[in-house]
Amino acid sequence: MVRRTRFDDSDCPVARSVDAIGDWWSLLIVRDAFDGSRRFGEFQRSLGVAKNILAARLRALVDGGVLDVVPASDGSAYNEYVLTPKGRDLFNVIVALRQWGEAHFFTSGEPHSELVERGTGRPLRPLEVRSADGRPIGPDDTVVHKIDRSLPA
Amino acid sequence: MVRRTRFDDSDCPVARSVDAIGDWWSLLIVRDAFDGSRRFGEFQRSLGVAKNILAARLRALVDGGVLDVVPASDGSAYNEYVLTPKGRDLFNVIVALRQWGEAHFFTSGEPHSELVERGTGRPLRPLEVRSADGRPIGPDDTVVHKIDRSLPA
DNA sequence: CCGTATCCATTCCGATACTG
DNA sequence: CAGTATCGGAATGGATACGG
Repeated sequence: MVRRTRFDDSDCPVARSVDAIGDWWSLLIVRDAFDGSRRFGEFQRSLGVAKNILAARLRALVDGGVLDVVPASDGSAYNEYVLTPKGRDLFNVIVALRQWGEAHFFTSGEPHSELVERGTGRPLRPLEVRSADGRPIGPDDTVVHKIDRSLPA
Repeated sequence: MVRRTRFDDSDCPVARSVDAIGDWWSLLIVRDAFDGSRRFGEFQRSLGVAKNILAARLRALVDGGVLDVVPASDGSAYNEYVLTPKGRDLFNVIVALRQWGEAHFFTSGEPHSELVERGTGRPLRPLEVRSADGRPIGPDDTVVHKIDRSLPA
């Protein structure tokens, strides 16, 4: 499982996140986990991925602390894969991707799976980036502060 | 540029987004674009990626409507790559990944590049998923409404 | 400085067969 | 149903050389 280029020592959190998730399959596995999938077969049917690939990705996600393996709740001899707190923290990422997809990859009125509030059935509000004091801000209102690696002193 | 498995016809917006972005390199290119990079060489130095790979990714992002190619602003014969409105809409995705990375991949006090508000220099507020009427909600408060593809009628 | 073309090693994916 | 083992093909990514 060696990957061509590692970002896990980058000083950019985006790069480390990207590195940790590993590949797109993994993110769709996480999506399914949020959606309630727990069993090997559930993921496999949902994704249509080869079993060896799925097994490898699940292992990687477990190693990465995104999923936990627990004994099956139905008494069978198998495992279930559940999100860790760290994995659950990917909620914002999934929602952001979902909203971007909804906005740009579906023609108006084209049906698609939708994430709604459980109680009311109503769709979610679009995510908003906000300043420390709560004002909505956009890309142009922000700057990346790079750290200085020249002399760690 | 054929990819093994396509998700661009999935009814899940997350899958389509994932498919559209293509790979992790692309997302880091977008990150750099938000950070002000516009020139081929800037991206290359920042990412340390091979030039052929970078060229292919840039082309894919342009084809996908995430970046636009414009003549260089300095009068040179080359191109600059700027985010389209669709590309700028990835801001939430980048911020979500950034915050996830900050929370889980840096030891307390470990320096890292940081996204701050331009005016105040203060860090951003963590993203919050909210219901239609504005209450903060979490993964357990949501359900995915799958669409029924059985009989398109 | 930009970008393309080529070459090659790696590996990733998909299918299949197999075990409990 | 859950997961492992293996195999072959495909294609990516990295290095480098080249041309505008």
